[in-house]
Amino acid sequence: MTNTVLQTNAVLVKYAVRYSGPMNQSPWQPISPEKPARPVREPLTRERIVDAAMALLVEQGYEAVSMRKVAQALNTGPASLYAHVANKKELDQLLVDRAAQEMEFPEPDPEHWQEQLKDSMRSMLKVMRSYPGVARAAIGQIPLGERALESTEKMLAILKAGGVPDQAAAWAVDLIPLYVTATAFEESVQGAWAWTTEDIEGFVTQLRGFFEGLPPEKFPITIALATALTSGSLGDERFEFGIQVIVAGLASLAER
Amino acid sequence: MTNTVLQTNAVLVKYAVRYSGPMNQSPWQPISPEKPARPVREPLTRERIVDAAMALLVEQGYEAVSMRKVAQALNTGPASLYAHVANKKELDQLLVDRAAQEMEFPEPDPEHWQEQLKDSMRSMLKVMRSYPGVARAAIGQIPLGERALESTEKMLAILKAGGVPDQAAAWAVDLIPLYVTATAFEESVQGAWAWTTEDIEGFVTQLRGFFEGLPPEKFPITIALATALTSGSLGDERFEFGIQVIVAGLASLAER
DNA sequence: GTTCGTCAACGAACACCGTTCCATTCGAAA
DNA sequence: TTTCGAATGGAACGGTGTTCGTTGACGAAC
Repeated sequence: MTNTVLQTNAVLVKYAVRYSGPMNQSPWQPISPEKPARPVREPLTRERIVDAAMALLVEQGYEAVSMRKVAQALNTGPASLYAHVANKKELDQLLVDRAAQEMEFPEPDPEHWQEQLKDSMRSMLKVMRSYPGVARAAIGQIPLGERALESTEKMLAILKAGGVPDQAAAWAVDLIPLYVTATAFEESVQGAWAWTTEDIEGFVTQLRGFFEGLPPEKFPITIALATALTSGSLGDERFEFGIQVIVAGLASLAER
Repeated sequence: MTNTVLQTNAVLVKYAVRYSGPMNQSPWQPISPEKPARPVREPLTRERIVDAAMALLVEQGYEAVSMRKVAQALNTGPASLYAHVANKKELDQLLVDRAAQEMEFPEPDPEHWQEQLKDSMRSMLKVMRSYPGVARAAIGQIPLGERALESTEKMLAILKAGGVPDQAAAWAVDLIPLYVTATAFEESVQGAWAWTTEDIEGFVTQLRGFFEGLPPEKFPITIALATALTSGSLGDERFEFGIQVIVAGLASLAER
């Protein structure tokens, strides 16, 4: 307030630095009077931040989603994000919730609750695959976003329709996302989301070779099952097995 | 080779910097000829590195296990570790394998294979809990360390004794560690391993309150099951439910 | 006994990360 | 038109994993 001159100087210096070209001239040269013609860009919103983060997630995986890179994608600095998002963890939750929005859950039908549950899990995996890295953000966090809660509600409805006891149903809606998320995470780890079919086949072949080359006296069963251990990595067989086991296990607890 | 003088100068500067006291004297002062009397300490080994990392893991959780801190604990710099360990990820794998060493798997008994499988999973969780953070290191990596492979071999033996078909057994030894690791990871996230009983109770109470306060027209079942949804977080009930479901599911596939 | 080559050790630096401080700027209410 | 609170974003803080290049101890060769 009192030191207008100093403030003005500070501004001048700022502009000088901003406009110093590659020749690195003295900052005390006359400053171009043109203001930077401030780009009238739309204001930052939580929505736009999640959009940018999601784009980054899809294109480059979870590791690339940093506050800095999101800010950069929005032509701003990292500090600006904190006015709309509490921290990185909250941003992760928002990403998860946006993905949850796209998951589909059938209306409960007591006759077909097991297949409905499987379809739900397939839909969850499908969405998580289409946003590689979202599993990494989801793992180890209780899903409390609105969309995620709706998913919970719908799965509970299916389980109750199937006669699964309340307590079992409650724990099941913990177990089910845990399994799907862990599966998706396993796939997304180390950029596996960008692998081609050939990459996977090569990896599987190499892994099988590793198993088969183990010392036979110590690992007889592992060697014998080398093919079985490495199969099903390509398609969904492995995942289908998991949901089969879980749904059958839940069915054994159902009251009818 | 050709510029001996320059090299010597570089050395002098280095020493000058090294020995410049808090007064920050000129670097061109005469250099103390005393050598630092290099402490004759035992050489760095992979073993010692894993020891130090494990200690850090137990005392302060996974987040504290950084190359810097491990190096510091060994009175050296981070670069020294890279002569013995390829990178952080490999160190993580070594930690996982050391933990796997302590897991116990019963000798296969066809009569009690289901309970044996459950005991195996309980042992896995117990070990992962005693090394908080090891789950974080284990998740999303195929366990190829020697000890981890032995665990796989033993679980395969139990499953085969129970009459589980080969392919199912092979996938089961993927599913089982996935579930146990994910459970342990959920617990270890955000330092939950250091929570007191009161902390957990407080958190559960708060979470239940959150569920109960949801809009009743949108989340009727979630509200009705608020208590069930938040129970079992204290002891092992939740985990026991999971292994019950999985083992029952596997049993439904067994051939006898 | 002296020189030389090798290689583990490690200080310093690089390029990142999440987060915070605070000067500046802007838009809407007064 | 003035004022004032909210939004903005540059700079910095204290971390992270990793790499580079110098150092110095030690064993082998002369």
